[in-house]
Amino acid sequence: MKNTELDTRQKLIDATFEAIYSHGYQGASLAEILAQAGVHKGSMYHFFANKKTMALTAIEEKLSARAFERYGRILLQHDNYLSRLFESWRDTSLRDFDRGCPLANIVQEMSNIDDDFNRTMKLAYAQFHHQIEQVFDRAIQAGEMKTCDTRKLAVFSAAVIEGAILATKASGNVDDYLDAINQLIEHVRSKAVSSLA
Amino acid sequence: MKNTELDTRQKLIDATFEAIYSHGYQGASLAEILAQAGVHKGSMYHFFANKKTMALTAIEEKLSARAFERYGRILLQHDNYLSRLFESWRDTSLRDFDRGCPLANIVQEMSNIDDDFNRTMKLAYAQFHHQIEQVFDRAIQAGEMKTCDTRKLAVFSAAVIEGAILATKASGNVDDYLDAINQLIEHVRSKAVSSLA
DNA sequence: CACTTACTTGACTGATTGGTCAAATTGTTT
DNA sequence: AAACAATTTGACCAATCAGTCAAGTAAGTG
Repeated sequence: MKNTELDTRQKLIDATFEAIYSHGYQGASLAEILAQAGVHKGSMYHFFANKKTMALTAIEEKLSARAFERYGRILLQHDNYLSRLFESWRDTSLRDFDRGCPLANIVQEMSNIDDDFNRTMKLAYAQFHHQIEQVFDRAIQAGEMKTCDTRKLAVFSAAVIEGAILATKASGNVDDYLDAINQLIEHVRSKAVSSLA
Repeated sequence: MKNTELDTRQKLIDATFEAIYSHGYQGASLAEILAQAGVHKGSMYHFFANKKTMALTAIEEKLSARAFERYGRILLQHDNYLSRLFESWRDTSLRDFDRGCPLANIVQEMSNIDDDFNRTMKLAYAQFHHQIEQVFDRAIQAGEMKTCDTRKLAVFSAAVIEGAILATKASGNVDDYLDAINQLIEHVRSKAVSSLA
């Protein structure tokens, strides 16, 4: 029955991502994931070859969905790219500062440990700042900012965001995040000066 | 014999930090640490109560030593604070981009998992950007930059640095680090305008 | 030399790890 | 209803995990 198949697989994907987000890949035990998903071990090994491929699948699917929620939506609009971007950055309700950024967490933990993780996270991170770059490009097209090296600005923006989340994860003070983000926005605005306010 | 004591303890501290830096705390096995240090298990439990306290001790000692190497030395000088700071940031020879920043790694992995790690890393991260803040304060005293909110600027700087290291850890491209650092330096320089060049 | 403290050795434990597998069950097709 | 494939079940495995411990050796002190 197709329905059951998708249910079980999806439960595993969800539980796997949650477990990795909470405890890291190495700290995420199969037993915990299976209990959380309500799925038996043998059943899991029917859908996935091993823990690693299940984890990589979960990471790819979940991260691309999250990236779309945050940046893909902006690219579907037709105006106010910069202000929408800033608003998204400033929105702390979308963030879980205790657990941090899942993308950063997994890069930190796994990129230097396993080649397959390295490839996956390299791609995910590139997509992350590439989406920011695209928003900048559209903002330039729309006359919201003047021409500049949008790739470098996107790499910088991505770095500040990840670093700002880390700062708050370390300190427990959300103001550290907001302070850094506001300075980033100020920096990007200084690049935008010429046309619109 | 005191000499042996310090040797064994120091070997354990060194091996523990290296293992954690390479594989994370959860991925660092006691067996590997002991083999690397050339110390037997019972001997280790003579010096430390358990894996966790040994890890926390190693992290505290090693991180504060590293912080001094990078920023404490600048505070011992009496001029060119800003340029020394920028030089330190730009110096990629002191960095291991494969493994990333040990401070960031451990914060990411452990801050939301264990309260003792949380406390330790909170302190370590606070000391990190506090040292940058001190350099800014001294730069202001020395007339190298005009008065500003040095705490916010330090939090921002720390965020960019951690984010920049992460960017290169993800991409494998050192230019991502340098691009972000150069934009940070540019940002700090824009705050410094008024007196010296 | 005797006594005590500091340290080392290596075997051991119980729990947990990811992974395997044959048998049972369910759903689909003819 | 018979046959076939998809899925689930739960018992099982070897390896590894952090941690324990009693016995041994070495060193410092009176």
